[in-house]
Amino acid sequence: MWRMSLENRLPRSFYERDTVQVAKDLLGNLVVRRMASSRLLVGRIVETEAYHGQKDRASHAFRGRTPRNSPMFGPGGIAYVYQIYGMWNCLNAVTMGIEYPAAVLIRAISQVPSYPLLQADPRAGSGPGKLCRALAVEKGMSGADLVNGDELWLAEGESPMDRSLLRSGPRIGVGYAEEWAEVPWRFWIAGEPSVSRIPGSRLPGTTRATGS
DNA sequence: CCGCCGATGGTC
DNA sequence: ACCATCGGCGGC
Repeated sequence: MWRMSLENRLPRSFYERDTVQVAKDLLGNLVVRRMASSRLLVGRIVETEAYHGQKDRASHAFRGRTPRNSPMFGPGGIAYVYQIYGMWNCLNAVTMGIEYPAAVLIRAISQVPSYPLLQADPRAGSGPGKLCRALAVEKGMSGADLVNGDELWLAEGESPMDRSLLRSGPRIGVGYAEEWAEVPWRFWIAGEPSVSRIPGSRLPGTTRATGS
């Protein structure tokens, strides 16, 4: 008999695969944050984006390795956390193997009963900046190991998600990336309220992504 | 409801 | 100078 355990961690082999596949497969799984007080904050992943390889113009790794993006060149299964616009952190899970720069941005989480987020607001977690605030994900966690760490990890969600609810579309906020701005590397679960709303379109050019 | 704009600071 | 963002505010 299977029961949900927040210690049922995603293994290294989960991350060391094609980033687009990992981005799809992360949907429905859990982000777990253990505070110094031992309090657990948990969110269910409902939206992701893939950033894959040195040729991806939208990726922070496009211009090569820098101090900030160096975790993207590390092994799969570590965190890459960066600050943007002076006030928000964004959480990524690094994918692929060492020296191959790639990661999945976690863009939205939904709340999990009995593990409340730091904000009571039902829209906490609706966006990459807000979910880091709601889970107290700090820049200092960049590079931390999600497979063996004790502050932040990803765990298997309860029951496999319904693949017919998987959707895909272009990534958000990467208009500078020329042809890479259009690849449908954003993935989400249809009907989840905390998924990003796209500026400028009512029912955008989204497609049903092909299942795993 | 939609779109614009300013906040705010690290990174290159 | 440029952002893998967000919320408030003003126009329709």
